[in-house]
Amino acid sequence: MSQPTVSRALRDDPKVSEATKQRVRDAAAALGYSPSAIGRALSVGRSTRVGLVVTDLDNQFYAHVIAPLHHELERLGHELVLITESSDSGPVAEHVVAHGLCGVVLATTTVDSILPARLRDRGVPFVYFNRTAPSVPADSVTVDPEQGVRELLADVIGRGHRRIGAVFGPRNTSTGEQREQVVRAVLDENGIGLAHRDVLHGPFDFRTGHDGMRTLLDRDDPPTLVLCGNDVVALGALNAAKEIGVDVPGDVSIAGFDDLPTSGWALVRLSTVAYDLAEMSREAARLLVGRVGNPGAEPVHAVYPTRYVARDTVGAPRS
Amino acid sequence: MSQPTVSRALRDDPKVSEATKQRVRDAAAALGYSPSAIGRALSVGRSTRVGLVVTDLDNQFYAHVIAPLHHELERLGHELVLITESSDSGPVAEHVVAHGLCGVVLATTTVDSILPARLRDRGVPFVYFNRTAPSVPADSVTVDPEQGVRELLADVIGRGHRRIGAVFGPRNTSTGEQREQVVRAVLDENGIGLAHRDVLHGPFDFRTGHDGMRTLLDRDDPPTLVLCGNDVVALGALNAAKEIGVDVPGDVSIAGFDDLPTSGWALVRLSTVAYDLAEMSREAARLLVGRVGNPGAEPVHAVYPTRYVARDTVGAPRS
DNA sequence: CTGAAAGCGCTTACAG
DNA sequence: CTGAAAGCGCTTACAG
Repeated sequence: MSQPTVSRALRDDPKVSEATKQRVRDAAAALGYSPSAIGRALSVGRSTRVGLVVTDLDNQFYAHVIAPLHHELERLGHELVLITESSDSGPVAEHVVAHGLCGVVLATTTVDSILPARLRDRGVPFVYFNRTAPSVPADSVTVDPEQGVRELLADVIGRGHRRIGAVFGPRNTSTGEQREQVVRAVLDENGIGLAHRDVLHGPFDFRTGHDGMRTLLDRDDPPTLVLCGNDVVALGALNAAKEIGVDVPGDVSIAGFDDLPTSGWALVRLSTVAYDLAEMSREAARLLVGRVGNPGAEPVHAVYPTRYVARDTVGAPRS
Repeated sequence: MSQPTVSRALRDDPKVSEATKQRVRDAAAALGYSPSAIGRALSVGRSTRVGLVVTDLDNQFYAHVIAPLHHELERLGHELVLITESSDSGPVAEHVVAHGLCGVVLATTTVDSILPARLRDRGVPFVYFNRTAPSVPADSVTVDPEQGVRELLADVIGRGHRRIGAVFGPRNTSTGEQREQVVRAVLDENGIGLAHRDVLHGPFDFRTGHDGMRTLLDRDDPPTLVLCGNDVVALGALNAAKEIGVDVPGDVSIAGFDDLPTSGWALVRLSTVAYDLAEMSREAARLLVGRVGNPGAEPVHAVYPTRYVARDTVGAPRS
């Protein structure tokens, strides 16, 4: 039995007879043999490993993308390797090709990142996840904030809030920018403006929300409601309010974006904009694996709808 | 310039002259060339990829081990790939060798798992993380619950609790067993027993704590304090109490184990047993990488101390 | 349907 | 200090 035959049999190549396939499989099982993925990778010129590029692995948000992403990749016969992007991002592209990853999902790309261009130049397939860098076209899976934000703001405005503050995400991310734009547009339609001093920006993390909330609440005349760039930020804001004894939503209302599991906790009950993050993660896996098999095709853009989930952190403003 | 010379130069082999090293490095930089890790892996017979084996990637606990583990592995020139262990665990060992991982950290091993034996038989280095399966010796990094539990129970008993309930972790994990034993031993020293009906068991997840708390609280005469197997369980318990309007610690006290960042939130303020989880994760990385380089050495067991962090979920029992 | 040959990109003795 | 040869475990034409 030659090596190529074994190889073909184990890959279920139709050119091998059923009889020998069976023999090979039996022998493999008996010997506990399974083909070396690395031998295969070297031979084929590409592995089945995909990288997830993030900046802060610590962030609760990513736990909720890693789990479904990993699961779907596994289903598709791929492995997940974690990559963190340092400020520079030069090394990342090289790292990816040096380690022979077959593709990567970009989950924390900034608008001005050079990583997408680097990957494109090196011919590494990738998909934008939750963010986009318009300069380099590629598959993407993102969220359309409009519907959810409209519903949220309808609730907010309906309850009488007029003095609205915000702790948005970073300015150099498509996600942060887009959410802010939609909020501004919808408020504008309702004749409500955001005072410059009531609008803060920062990374999508706990501290941003926490410190931002303190800043806003330290004022003599704080906003009656604070819109947060995402749930992790909102969680920071909520905790900051609690720390200084400010009642939510009695004294101030807070809203988030993402609807993480934590936001639904009885202890939290965050009013937020929801979408199907797990499904998005799976779609990213599918898109990427599809792309690897078909590099020439037009980029596809999967966009997920949002809806508002009213819980207990948005109430009427204190009159 | 021959291939071996380039190879040696890039690895900083002392047998290559500084002059050629420099030339090679310059050329590599100019060409954007970096050596293929997969070529190297095939040649050397081992990669620099280590696997983290867990059951539920969703669990908040693992987010806090993945981040430092990844970081330390990166520092040591290794990659992190995620592996989930299905019930069976047969495929895992094969997967690991098929994909040429140089080692794995086992973070959810049960006492009766066959995975350690499988890995040992196939010569794959591994380290037990936070759990241990005594049948197969290997490096381990674990926690010694005793000090923390003593401090916790001193507080609990000092406040007057006598009717104590518990939602411990799974019986088939060393971690769950050990914590339960220490609790029982210390209570015993104080002449306090755990009523059989007040002791529940289950996986270390939110639902276990949540449902366990409901069960305990549904009774006519519930315990005045509930000890939880870990923080995620305690978080479930805390939320269950909140859901049914039971005040913590007014009506019932709750304690955890792990001191996750969430437990310190103003919204949570969980009294819990703390230890250095991030450092443990880094140590696991170091141990494993060290083991790969020196398979013959005696197993080393890193044990981390615990201490009690009193916050707001343990109070006096209602009299 | 099966096998011999060549090659994927490295590294490791072995010469020189 | 440098290079030619062989091999790591696969796959892919190419014959038969």
